[in-house]
Amino acid sequence: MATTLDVFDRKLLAEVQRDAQLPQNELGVRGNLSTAAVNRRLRRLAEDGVIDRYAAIVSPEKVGCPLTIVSMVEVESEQIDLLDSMKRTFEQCPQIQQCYYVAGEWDFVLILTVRDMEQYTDLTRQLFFSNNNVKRFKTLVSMSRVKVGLGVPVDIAE
Amino acid sequence: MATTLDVFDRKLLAEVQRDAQLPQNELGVRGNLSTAAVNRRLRRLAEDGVIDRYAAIVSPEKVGCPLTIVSMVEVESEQIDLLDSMKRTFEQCPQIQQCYYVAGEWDFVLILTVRDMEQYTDLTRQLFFSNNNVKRFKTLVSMSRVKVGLGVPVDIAE
DNA sequence: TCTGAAAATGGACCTTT
DNA sequence: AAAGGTCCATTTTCAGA
Repeated sequence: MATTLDVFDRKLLAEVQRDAQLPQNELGVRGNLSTAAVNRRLRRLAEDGVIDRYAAIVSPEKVGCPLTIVSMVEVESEQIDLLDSMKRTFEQCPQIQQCYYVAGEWDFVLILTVRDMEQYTDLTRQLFFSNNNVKRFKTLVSMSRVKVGLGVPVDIAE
Repeated sequence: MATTLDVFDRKLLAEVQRDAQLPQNELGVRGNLSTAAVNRRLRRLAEDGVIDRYAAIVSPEKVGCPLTIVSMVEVESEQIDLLDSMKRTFEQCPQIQQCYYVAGEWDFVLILTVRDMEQYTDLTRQLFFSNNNVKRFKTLVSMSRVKVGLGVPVDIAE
């Protein structure tokens, strides 16, 4: 599962999570490796799935999605096929950035990015009100995106 | 605020959010642009802050952080300096991937990625129990990361 | 839009542990 | 064998005509 990562790998991962555009020679300087070694390691990390993918992170405000919303959903039944169908619906909705199936007071936590409240209202109709398996949901409107990322801690210090 | 984006920009953003490693000539083919045009547009999108940054997305499981947790926090006082201090604490905690300051039943929503429950317990001590301004918090443990990303919808269809 | 220079990537090959 | 380093070919980026 957790591949063995040495200090060099961890350093690389830390850098490249922050800025994937750093050229391999610069990564080499920072991590005390030759460019070729950096190249090999990055390739291996990608092959092993440690690096899942590279992505451009776009500013929601700049593309007309200034509103971030957290929704929590409780379902009526946890029957597998009903859950799967909900998961698929959530996955496919472009406004849903993230969906977690959770244990506790709620069943799903969703992070959405939308144009405005009207669009969110529309989405609640499509996703929640028109779905018989949604028992109730709660909406938390984000006033400030204090920290947003997918960075995973890689503990440079062994 | 929302820069004007034409169909070409939107197409580029859609592609590059999914895979930032596509070479510009390939992006050109997909978006019906010359390589040079792709190059200029990507540069402009980055300069304008539409593309915030490029990042490698690392698999939490593969680096020993298999547990995703959603925490919700209610504060005692919303005094500005107390809030700011909390925000800074949350920002600096490497296990906190995301922090939203929200309106509604709770004040903060946090997404954490941790090694195990023990580490989470430790963090609750540091972040919540030892902070006088935390009135209460709730923990939702993720059983499945159904959808995880920071992708913003860019509506190819104008 | 095309052309070409500069930069970055990634393979070949040899060396070290 | 496994991983590092140097060197070189190929690919990609990116600016000027």
